[in-house]
Amino acid sequence: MPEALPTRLEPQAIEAPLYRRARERGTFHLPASAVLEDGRDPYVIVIPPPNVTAVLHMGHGLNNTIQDVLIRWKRMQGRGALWIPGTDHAGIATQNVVERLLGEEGKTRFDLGREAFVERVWVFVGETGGRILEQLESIGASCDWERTRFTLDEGLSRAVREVFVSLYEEGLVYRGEYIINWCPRCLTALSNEEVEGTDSEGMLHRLRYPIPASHSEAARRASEQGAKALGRLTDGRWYLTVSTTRPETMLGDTGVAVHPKDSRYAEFLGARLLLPLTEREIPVVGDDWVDPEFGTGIVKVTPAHDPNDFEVARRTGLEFLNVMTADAHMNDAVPARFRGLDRFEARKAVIRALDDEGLYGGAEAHRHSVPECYRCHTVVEPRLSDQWFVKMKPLAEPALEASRNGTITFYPSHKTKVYEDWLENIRDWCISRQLWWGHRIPVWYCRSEGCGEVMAIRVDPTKCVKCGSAEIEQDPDVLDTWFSSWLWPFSVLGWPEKTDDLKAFYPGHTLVTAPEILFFWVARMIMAGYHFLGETPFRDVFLHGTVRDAKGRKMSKSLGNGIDPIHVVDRYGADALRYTVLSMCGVGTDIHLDHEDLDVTFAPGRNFTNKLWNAGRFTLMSVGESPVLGLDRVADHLGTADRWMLSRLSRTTREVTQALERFRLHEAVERVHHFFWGDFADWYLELVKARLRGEEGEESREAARSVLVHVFDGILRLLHPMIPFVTEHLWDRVPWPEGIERPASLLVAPWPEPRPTWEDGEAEASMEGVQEVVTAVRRLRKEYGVGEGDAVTVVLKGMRGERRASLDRERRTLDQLAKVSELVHGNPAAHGVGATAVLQDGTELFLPLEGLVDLDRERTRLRGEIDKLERQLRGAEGKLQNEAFVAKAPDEVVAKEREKASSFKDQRDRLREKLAGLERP
RNA sequence: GGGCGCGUAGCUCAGUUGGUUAGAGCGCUACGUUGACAUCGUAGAGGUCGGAGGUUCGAAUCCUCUCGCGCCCA
Repeated sequence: MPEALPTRLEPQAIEAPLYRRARERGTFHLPASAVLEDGRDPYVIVIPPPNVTAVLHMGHGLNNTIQDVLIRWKRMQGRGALWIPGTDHAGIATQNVVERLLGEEGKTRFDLGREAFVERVWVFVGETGGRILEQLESIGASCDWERTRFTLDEGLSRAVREVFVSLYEEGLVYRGEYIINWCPRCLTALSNEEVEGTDSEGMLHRLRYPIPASHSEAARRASEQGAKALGRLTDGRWYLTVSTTRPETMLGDTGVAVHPKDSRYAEFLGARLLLPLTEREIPVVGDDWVDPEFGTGIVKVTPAHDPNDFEVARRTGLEFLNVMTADAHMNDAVPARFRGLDRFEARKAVIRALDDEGLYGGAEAHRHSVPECYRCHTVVEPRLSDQWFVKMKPLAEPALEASRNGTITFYPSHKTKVYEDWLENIRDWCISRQLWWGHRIPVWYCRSEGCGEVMAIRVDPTKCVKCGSAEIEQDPDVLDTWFSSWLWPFSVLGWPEKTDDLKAFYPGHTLVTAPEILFFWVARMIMAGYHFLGETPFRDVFLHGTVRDAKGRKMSKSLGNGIDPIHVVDRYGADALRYTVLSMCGVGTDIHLDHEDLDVTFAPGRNFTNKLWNAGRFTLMSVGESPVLGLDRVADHLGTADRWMLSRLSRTTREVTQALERFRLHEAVERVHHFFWGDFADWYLELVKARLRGEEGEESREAARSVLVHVFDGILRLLHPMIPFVTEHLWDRVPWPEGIERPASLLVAPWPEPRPTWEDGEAEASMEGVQEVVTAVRRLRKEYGVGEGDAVTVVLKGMRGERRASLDRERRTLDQLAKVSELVHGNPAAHGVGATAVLQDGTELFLPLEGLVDLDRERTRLRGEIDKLERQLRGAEGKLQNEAFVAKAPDEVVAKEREKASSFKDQRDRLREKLAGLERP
């Protein structure tokens, strides 16, 4: 052994150098030629590009660990595994950050002007952007760093522009004046997806609009018919009641609507009301949208400040009156006393003013959803505004079909419905943002008198294409960041150029992301993939859970309940971090991590990696440096334990591979864990110790060395995708059997295949028999406090046949693992006082323990055992006495139940007998 | 209001198409420092699978209702 391994794993010492080595060797890089010329079968993942201003958090830790597991696994399977990293420019978020920095200098972006501001953002991004990608290296992400992309790169910007212009040419991008979601703080439009509804306790206010004298009689009749919306003011006038959660918008009302077939209000259709607080008259209109059953059946209509009212107004011809400024203050269209008031101030003022005139009908508590900006959580204001949109329906169709016909599979599968529902009810996408940081909309307007040409164009124009005027002006707005992200799976490959990369690596295979961005990103990528390349960008979509704290709260900066992955890596290593999150990564479940006790939180990973380390140390030390024989050369000398180990390895390999194929990562982890720790470390290593010391002959020693090396190699390969560092460090030191070519590194070592010829039911049964006896002996030894070093005799009564023979062959094993110095088949009665256990097959296992056994205690213990067996026996017999069960259940199930019943009965009878013996005076 | 998911050991979760003596990790108890590992070993305690009905020979698993949590969409 060149260097002694320390008894404790020191991840800090091994991880960074191994990562650097892999990068230097170019293991993570894959050129297009590997596919196009060498014929490698590609496997491609594009990273969900983190925000350029972001730092690594546990959500990224989880997301990228999963991707890395898949990539490393496929790489070992021989696929052309490519994982493309990059970042996105995050328009609003990044602009917000830089504006905040400017604010600290007492400046606004308007002080700098557009160009200087954007330059300032670039400087900021140059300093901090991409830091998160460097952080990803510390958790072992095996991305192809030569392909790192940024959504504002030249090539990707060209893709954005191409897409905008071609959709415009197809009529799928259009501009128009509609109600959009407006963030009064960010001062930009938002898409529907960028608005979060937050449930809150609000008030539903009742406002009274006086009815003109001409309709008093109609009001009276309606009131007598039970129309509760109508009432009389103290001065005798009739009024009608409308309800709203936003009273300030009444200043922008241009009408009142009822259902046209609502007989209560039929006579009011066409009437004109004087809108309180203003000098304006507004009409009563009829529209189907109004639900006569809801509330009073009369609604106020504010076309410029509510999406439904907007539609009503379009149908009924009501006017549009905008009463707010961009930052949500009341504008000049409202009476002077409200002008300049913030919307929430205006709300109070309007209520007060109405109340003064007796026109406020009170309010009631009302739970409703208040829309908030997903970036800054300011209440979003619906606003009538000129914006650019994408017509989504035609794009959605192939994306919907891809899910329905199974081209795309979602994990967990129930997300399929969420995806399809969204596409079925798709709404147009508002893509313009009133920001400076992002892809500028490639549209120029001709300002020349009487021309008005609108040019969406691939190359910057210098004059109007229609009239030739140089008085042209580019649209000031930029595009939604997602308008570049949705192209990510092919823009990173050079599209719209027809590149080799595109030919080699599109379409990709798996997308791993959080369910929160299913609509934002995943669905739109699929649409773009179909529309621009005619193919889905990936086949499998794995939506993992959210990382939460111990109380189930989302981790967030503001709550201070986050865990810094870098800190975790520093303390416990990337492997421990990865193992821990993977072991909790059930499909469709969130991950709970306690930020207040990292030692406990990451104990599973830390313990496991250290265990592997030590098992590796032992294996390496025991095997030593002399040449190891290939398995085929020791085939004749394999013992039961060897054959059992190889059998278990084969089965485990199959199970792990199947689990990975189904994205059941926690299951894959659990399987290897169980095999490595429960079978290999707990049993096999103990079993081979004596053999490795040569105590059972040279041939046995060589067989053990071969099996040890082979199985440990298998374990390292199975674990490598999950815990890449410790496995590689150990693998580098594993001696290699002569005549067998050693792979260049564990990273590219072939993924293990199940070996059916190794699967050996006989060896497994035999080992289980040994394990049962060992455990039973250990239990009795503990029970009666036999000293750890003290040998015992074991008397077995009633064991025969193959079981007896195979156990007899393993006498040495019993001695090694349970200090059994003598194994006797015979009658316990001849061995004096002792303790008894019964094996599953009814064999009585007796430990003569003269002087140690307390007979009272033994009797109590036996009674307990008997009770337990009685219960089990009753259960089994109950089934068997049920004729329907015997008649209808499959034969094998019945047979099994019979076996169980007889086993329980045997065991019970033995113990009863024993107890009776002890109770005799 | 519509849709989805979850409720299994003290905690976090497994449990595939209904048939297991219902599992794992952490925590807990007892014992243990004989050269892989105390970030460990050995043994153990701990669950009538949220509740009520139903289907079935058989239900943690399927159906209905119900209670409690969470998420998404309006």
